[in-house]
Amino acid sequence: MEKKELKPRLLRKGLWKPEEDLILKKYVETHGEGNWATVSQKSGLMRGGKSCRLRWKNYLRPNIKRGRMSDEEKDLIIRLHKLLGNRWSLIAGRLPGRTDNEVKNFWNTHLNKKGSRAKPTNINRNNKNKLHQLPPSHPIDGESLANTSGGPEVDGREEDITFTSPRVEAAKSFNYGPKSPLLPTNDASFFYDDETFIPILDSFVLFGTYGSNGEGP
DNA sequence: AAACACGTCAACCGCTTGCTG
DNA sequence: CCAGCAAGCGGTTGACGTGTT
Repeated sequence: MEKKELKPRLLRKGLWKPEEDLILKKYVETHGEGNWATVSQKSGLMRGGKSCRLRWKNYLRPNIKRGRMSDEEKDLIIRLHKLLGNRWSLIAGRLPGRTDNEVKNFWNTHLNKKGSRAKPTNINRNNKNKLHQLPPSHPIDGESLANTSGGPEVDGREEDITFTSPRVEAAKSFNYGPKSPLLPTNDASFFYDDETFIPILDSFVLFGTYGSNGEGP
């Protein structure tokens, strides 16, 4: 598949330059998302389609929220990870403005080290100890769970976020948007019983993933 | 001030999934 | 039904920044 992109053309790798960002952004604005494989030809970018897609999705897309995770986001990630495991895209889909890559990185750097690892994966990196050896037992440290009530509302950052991703739209149409029990609400009583939710969420997630509005098979 | 260790995060890679002809 | 392709996903890598000695 994408092996085609590896054909011995002079595809650039590594960090994106601002001018490359600009080109990609303009390209997507005029042509829309999709057809990533042809982006390099059409835009003149010496980047693979995969690279372009990732760059757009993670950084150039509108409504991307950068910066530190709020306590609520952190808490939500912990909880969702407990329920969903390493399904970063699903988790990110419930954090408006956050990308799966960001959530994944955040988990691996900030949360993972605290002693949480729902599914111990092959973390035998022999060089640096980036992934920390963790007791597989309890994925969540009690401290984070304790402050579930949400506290003050994410300093108003949520308000200008618009849901534009197809997945989020699908989720919304499935009544799965900000009113979802998995997302904090305005009343500071955001709380649910994880265990109770697991079976529900499982089918929920499946449904949401495949879509209930014609998105699925 | 320099060298080293560690943490963070952007980007790549390989695999899987879904769509189309 | 099957093959080929595009897109998506999660794991991993490596560059860079920052802290420590």
